[in-house]
Amino acid sequence: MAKRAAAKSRNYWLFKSEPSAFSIDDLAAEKTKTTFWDGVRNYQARNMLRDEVKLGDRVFLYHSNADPMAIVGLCEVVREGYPDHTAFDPANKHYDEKSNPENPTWFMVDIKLVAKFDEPVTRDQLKDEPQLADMMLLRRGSRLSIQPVTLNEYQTVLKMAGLKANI
DNA sequence: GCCAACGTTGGC
DNA sequence: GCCAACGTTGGC
Repeated sequence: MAKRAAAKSRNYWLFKSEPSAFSIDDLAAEKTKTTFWDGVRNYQARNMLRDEVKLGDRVFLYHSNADPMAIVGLCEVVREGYPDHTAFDPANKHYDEKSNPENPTWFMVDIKLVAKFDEPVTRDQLKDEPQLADMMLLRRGSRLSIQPVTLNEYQTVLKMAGLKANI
């Protein structure tokens, strides 16, 4: 009688961006509240975008090199990994001659804004929260721009943002 | 502005 | 394959 079909497990991530390059307000201004997450040029991050970030996964948006540095909102993955075409365009800032459409090096996903936090959850707040002691974002020297987030970290941050933990 | 921590590059 | 030099990230 037990249901054997395991519920598809959703995964949780954190994407970093410098708001001067792309901010949550830029995303909110998009008509569809959707953007492709281009420009990731790190192999470890690439592997996650290509292989692990799945439709329906939740994504925190984090503003680095910002005032304040903070998690500023929540997004949902609406398209899974596909080639990052900005790598093919010599005029693009993220152009990479090693990548081409026949054999792409770099990948991206599409994310859609679910909620911009009324109040950003600042880095200082994150550091003060014992539940987040092991969070990758807070480890010194952690420069990965795509990071996995645990379920507990996800729920803790949502709570800090004043949102229900099951959104 | 400083600098630690990384990742990448290239000489050997 | 090693490793020094260099460039970048990103918090402080």
